[in-house]
Amino acid sequence: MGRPPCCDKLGVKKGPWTPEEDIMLVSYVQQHGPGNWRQVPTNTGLSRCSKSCRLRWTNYLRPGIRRGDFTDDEEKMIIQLQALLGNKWAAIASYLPERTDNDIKNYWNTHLRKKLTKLQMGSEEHDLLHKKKDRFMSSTTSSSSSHGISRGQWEKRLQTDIHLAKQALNDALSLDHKPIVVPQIIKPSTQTPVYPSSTDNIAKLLKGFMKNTSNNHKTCSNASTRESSDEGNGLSSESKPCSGIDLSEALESLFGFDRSFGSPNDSDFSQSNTSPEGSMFQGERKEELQFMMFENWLLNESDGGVVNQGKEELSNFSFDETTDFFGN
DNA sequence: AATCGGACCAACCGCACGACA
DNA sequence: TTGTCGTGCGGTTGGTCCGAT
Repeated sequence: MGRPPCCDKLGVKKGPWTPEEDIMLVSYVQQHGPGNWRQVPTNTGLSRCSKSCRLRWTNYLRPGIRRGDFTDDEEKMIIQLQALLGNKWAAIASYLPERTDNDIKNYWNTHLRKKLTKLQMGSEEHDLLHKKKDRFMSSTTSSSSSHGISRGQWEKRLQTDIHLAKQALNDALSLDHKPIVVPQIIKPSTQTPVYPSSTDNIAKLLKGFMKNTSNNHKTCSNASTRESSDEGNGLSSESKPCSGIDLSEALESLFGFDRSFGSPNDSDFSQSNTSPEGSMFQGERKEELQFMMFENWLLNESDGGVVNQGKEELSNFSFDETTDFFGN
């Protein structure tokens, strides 16, 4: 047996992705859709392992990904779900369609685990206090009851725990009536794919690319990573062409603005904005208009995207239906 | 200003599994 | 039935950032 490596180890680039590589990958996925990752390195010319390409796409470039700080609601959900499901990050991520499993996993490992440990320490101290008190009480009354719990009691406690967990999850899911995708109903990974990159991701990608190409004779390292996670919505007024490369050229080469969005053959894009505005770009406001159009296109996509579809379906979903899921 | 150590996170690694020939 | 391929998943690593000293 022994599977061959997904690609030759020799000549495969590792480490952080450059904006150029991101753009190559995004434009390829836009044309062909995600999948058949083995062909991606050869077809794109990327010196990357197919697996690396897939990971980069799913964890970073994929549309609909939200990056940055987790909200309190998300945090609560993760905690509850982790308590219920364990380290099933993919399962947990399916409840938070805007987050990747990797993100959730990292957030858990870096923030929540510590937080919970602290809390647990606090409650353990509290318990310890109670136990000391109980021990004192039992020593003064009976001697048999302090040795653990009987099987019946354990089962009863387990049932209570399950009930509490269910209740907790229910609470978490109904936080602010925020609709949540339930995996039994919605499988984000199997949604009809749409391949415009997310507003944030591509904008930042381009931004990073512009910045880097402007200093491309200095260094071009991790521009797309940290920067992107710390900034808000990417398409800011900062996104102006840098010296050395014309933004419109980049957009045109990436998305074919002057032709229209997507080729006629590309059904994934046929639903996108194919307005004739593309040909209206003229003169000094061309770039600005392109950006606006680009932004609208992306926003429109995300409006009808996976997340909202999930929300809509979930709004028709009663949490009581999950009783089987929990084995009741 | 330099150094150090912890925090953070993108990316990698290896295993598992389903689909398919 | 078996082997291969494509992909998903969870754990881990390594690079970068940033605050403390």
